[in-house]
Amino acid sequence: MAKTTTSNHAGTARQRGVTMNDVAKHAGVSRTAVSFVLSNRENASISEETRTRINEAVQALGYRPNAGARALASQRSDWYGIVTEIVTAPFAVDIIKGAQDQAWLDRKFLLIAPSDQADAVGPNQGLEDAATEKLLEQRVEGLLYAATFHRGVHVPETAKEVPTVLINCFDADGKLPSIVPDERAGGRTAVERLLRAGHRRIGVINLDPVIPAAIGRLEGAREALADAGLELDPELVVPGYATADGGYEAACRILDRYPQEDRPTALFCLNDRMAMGAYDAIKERGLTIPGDIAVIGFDNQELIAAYLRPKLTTVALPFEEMGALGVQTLAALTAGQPIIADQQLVGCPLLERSSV
Amino acid sequence: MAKTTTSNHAGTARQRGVTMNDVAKHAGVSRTAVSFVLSNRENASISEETRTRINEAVQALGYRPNAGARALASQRSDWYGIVTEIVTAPFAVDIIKGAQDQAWLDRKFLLIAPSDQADAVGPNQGLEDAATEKLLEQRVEGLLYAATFHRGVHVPETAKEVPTVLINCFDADGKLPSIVPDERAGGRTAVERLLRAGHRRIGVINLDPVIPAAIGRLEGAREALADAGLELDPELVVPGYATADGGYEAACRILDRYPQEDRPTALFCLNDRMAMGAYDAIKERGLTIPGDIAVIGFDNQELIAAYLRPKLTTVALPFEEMGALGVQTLAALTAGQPIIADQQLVGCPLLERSSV
DNA sequence: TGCGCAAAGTAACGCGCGTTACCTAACTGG
DNA sequence: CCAGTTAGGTAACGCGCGTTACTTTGCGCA
Repeated sequence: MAKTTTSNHAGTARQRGVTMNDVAKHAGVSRTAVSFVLSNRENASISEETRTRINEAVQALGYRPNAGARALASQRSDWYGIVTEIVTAPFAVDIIKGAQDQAWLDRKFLLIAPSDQADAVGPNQGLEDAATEKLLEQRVEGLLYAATFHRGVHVPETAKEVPTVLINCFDADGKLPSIVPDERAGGRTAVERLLRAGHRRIGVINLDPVIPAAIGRLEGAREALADAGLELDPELVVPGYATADGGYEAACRILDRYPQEDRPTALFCLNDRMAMGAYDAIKERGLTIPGDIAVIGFDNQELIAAYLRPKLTTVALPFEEMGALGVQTLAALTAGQPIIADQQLVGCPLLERSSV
Repeated sequence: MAKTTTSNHAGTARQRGVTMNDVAKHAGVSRTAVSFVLSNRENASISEETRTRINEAVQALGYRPNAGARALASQRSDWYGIVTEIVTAPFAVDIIKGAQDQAWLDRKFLLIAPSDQADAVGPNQGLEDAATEKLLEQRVEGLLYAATFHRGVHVPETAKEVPTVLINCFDADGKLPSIVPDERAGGRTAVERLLRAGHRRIGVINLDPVIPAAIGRLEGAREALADAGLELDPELVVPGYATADGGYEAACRILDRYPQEDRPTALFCLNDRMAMGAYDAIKERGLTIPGDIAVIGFDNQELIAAYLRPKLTTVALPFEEMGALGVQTLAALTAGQPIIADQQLVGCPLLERSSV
């Protein structure tokens, strides 16, 4: 009897790599045959019998394909790369989750590379470039760039050698496709919710007014008010640092400025952290939420929104959807399909909880 | 003149893959020579002149090594795999950050694969197994398993084909090395901090008493009290759901149970979310933090601890360090070094803010 | 002059696999 | 009985690179 196992090392089997050749010998066929059945080739003529014999050999030997070798031969790595500062500033991890889930569905692997807190402009992109370079060395079929907050970015030149999609950010100079939240519609949603609850005098706690999030959300708020025949009173829009303390101070200012009858009955906080501070300001004054003052946030940061008391009604940033859509767009691009749109907007759904 | 660029496609250069051969021809040397200078081989005899000529060719052609081919030839992938549910439940992303940073330093690449919310026991490990399998197909040199909260887990059998380290969890059956937080020392730290501030009557808001976190932290608290000649009054230990609401209710119970003079002057909340609820209970009763009641948390969930008002003093879970240490341990294992310890404890540092 | 030896470099094999030719035997139809 | 077809396979090349063994050239020195 011929030895059926062909482990090249004398000792323990499977010490190092069972190859397709081993499987072939074990099954008494050629390596080509094995390759055919493993890749489920359509017009390959392999009898049902040998097919099962091969499969049994695979089982028996515990064969596991070598993805690297396969990629080399087939010229398809089945990898996408995503470079992101999210690892270092985990505000928007859900982008990665969405992207990874979608990639898994498409039988792609997502290679995650860290980009250091990229100040979008400065020449401090060294690490980001290195990450991109590393990803390209792995022969990724496409690249994703994801930011923790909606803004313009510059992507390294080298990235353009391969299809590229931006998530939660947009290309400040070139013409790369991007996926961003529909801030304007989100702002409208928030204010419409307050209007629906009967509020007419609405205070707004604003972010840094130059960032896309602030611009869009405020614009949406204005539209919603206009639809109701109202105007946004500039006096009621107070800026604050994007923190709980910032929200607290801004809320104090707005609450203390008016006599009770003129006081806004609702606060639209442009992010949840500020809403957290606003809660304190409100409670401190003996007012109740939402009885005396309704509060609506933005971002849906679970850790905050779901744990504030009362739980915060807020408009969610669709991170997961953006991640998934990014991968889908990338798939379309790598397949040679034309770009769907230069910039795809993703809706920001309202999350009803108990603060309105 | 011979054409110097050897792009195999007529049109645009660098369309698909500049190979080492192209570089070699461009520089007028053999591919072997190129390989030698690129890998900085020690005892290779390449004249300084040809060396620079080769480097120039690399630049000129924009050559980028093919990591896959290199891995195939050298039998070293330079990859570690990490399978984790953190992507889906991003509580402990910092583990990934720590691991990735360390991997980057070691010139390794971290392949992140999602594991679905693994109920540690149940047979619902389908996806986790699939993830492991995928990683092994990529020929990772080692595996990491990371959990969102400290607990026992079962890792798939196949994982044992390659060095494996557990992070923030431990092997429930086998003997895999693991990295976990030193909960006991952390609990001690927290209570010692309260004692140092003069508190003698300390309430504890407990987690589910069977999980490692609760057991360890409580044990540490007991030790700290014992050192001060005190005992942990079982009446002062109230359990709660691990949420803000749970913390609120538990705090209410503990605060309302005693007349003012018997009331605890400090609360040790076993996690920050519960501390968040406790804040509300305290403020609601017109008490101040830390004036009337000091609060100390555990976990250091940035979004909560850093944004509560007053900011929460808490004991940090050393996620980043655990991630880094995991990679270091893995490096040691793959290098054939013996395991340092079956289970490595990582200290939980105190983060002083303003609630004590 | 001739020998030895270091310097400088190259040919060629193999890593594990996809893929394209090609080959053989059995079966069909006329 | 023979050409043509099809089922069932196989040999062999190439993917891009690491690596070993081997070759060639120059040069010091007896």
